[in-house]
Amino acid sequence: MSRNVSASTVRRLSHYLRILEQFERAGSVTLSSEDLAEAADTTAAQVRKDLSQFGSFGKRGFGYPVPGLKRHVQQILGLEHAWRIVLVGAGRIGAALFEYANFRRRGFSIVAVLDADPEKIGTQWGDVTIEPVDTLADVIAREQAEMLILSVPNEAAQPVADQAITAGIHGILNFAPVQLRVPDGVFVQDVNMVMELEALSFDLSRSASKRP
Amino acid sequence: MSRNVSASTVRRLSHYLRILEQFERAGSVTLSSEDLAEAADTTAAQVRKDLSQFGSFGKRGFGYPVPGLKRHVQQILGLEHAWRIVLVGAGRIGAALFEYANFRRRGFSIVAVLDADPEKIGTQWGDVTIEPVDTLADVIAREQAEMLILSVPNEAAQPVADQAITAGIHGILNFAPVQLRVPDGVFVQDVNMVMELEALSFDLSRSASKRP
DNA sequence: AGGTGTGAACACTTTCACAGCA
DNA sequence: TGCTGTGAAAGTGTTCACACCT
Repeated sequence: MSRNVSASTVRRLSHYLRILEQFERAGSVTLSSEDLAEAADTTAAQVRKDLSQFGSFGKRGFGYPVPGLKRHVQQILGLEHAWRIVLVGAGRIGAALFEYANFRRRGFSIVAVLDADPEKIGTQWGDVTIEPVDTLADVIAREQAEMLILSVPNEAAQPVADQAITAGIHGILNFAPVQLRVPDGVFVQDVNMVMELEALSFDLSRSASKRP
Repeated sequence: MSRNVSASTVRRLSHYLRILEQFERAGSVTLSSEDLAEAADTTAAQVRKDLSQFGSFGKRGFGYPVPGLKRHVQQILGLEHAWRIVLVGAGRIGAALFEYANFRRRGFSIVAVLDADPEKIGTQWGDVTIEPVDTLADVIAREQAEMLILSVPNEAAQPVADQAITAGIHGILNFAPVQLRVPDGVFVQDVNMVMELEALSFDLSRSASKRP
């Protein structure tokens, strides 16, 4: 049970969890590292290495119990309780994220929405009302929020992040294509769709030049 | 000028490009690997290693010319021409992506939008009209599209991808949380926001248990 | 002098191969 | 017998340190 877990391992655990749920729905009671590997597009050795960092969940000769392993992975990822999230930026992307059913379904609840545009303040979105961004600290305290989703214009990203961190937020999902500066103990995940398209552009350009 | 370029290098190149544009706007003529590294939150050695894989763009003692390096990075990433993209799935996420100004601004044009819902067919979005998903092959041919953005329900992701690949698509930006199976020469970038939140959940859980 | 380009050292990740347990 | 758990080997990516050029 090691100290440092790599980002790739965490990504794969998340992937394993989705696959375990599929196997569970399909009625499987047990599965092997080989089964998991095939579904996750990796190798059996990789699956076993990943899991063995956190404990010994399988039985030699048998494989892993589906419901038991699922619970363990959830516990490893910290998914035993629902996370309370504040969303800042009620633009097009913010709206799509708010409606995104997979979040709530998987234990991520958006409990408040804030925006800088006075026109939007007071608008009702489902069961939340859009509040002014300058009440961020109060809202975080009131809702006991632990994470922040940032879908604001680039210039606003760092100042809003700073306020949220001061108010006690430790995790940020950042959609602004800027490099946020945060203190130790605060975690940022960037979602940068232009970067993804540029990676595709790179791959396509190279493969096109290799094959006439 | 090497054969295999790592995914991390490509991500960083994309990041460097954004920083070069900032320096250009600020009027800088030249910058050092140190400058780039600081802005990109990496090391000067990393920057030089990344760039040197593709050529020798700097002058010893001077640094790199901002406009020249920018052009080189664009060329490396295959960004000299605008990419033509078909978007399938006109739901909430599809709408947000269609409106996302950074795509067009950076040379990624969404030239057609398709959906399975008969209610949506014929709806005008900006300068495109939503077309039925079963005309995908025709639309790809007509528009000479090279990439696909997939924002469809999970069950539809693989079948739509298959049709697009048959019609000549080689790059897919996939928002469905499923593992797409694609042949060699086809590239997929996954955007999985639940996975990002689960990574934050993992980090927060561990850091919380380490500090009372 | 000053900063690039790069081989060599180091660190980290993945794969291999097999001992050991159900 | 069958499949896990894991050291050891191989492979990749990052950092160091310095020769070299402007």
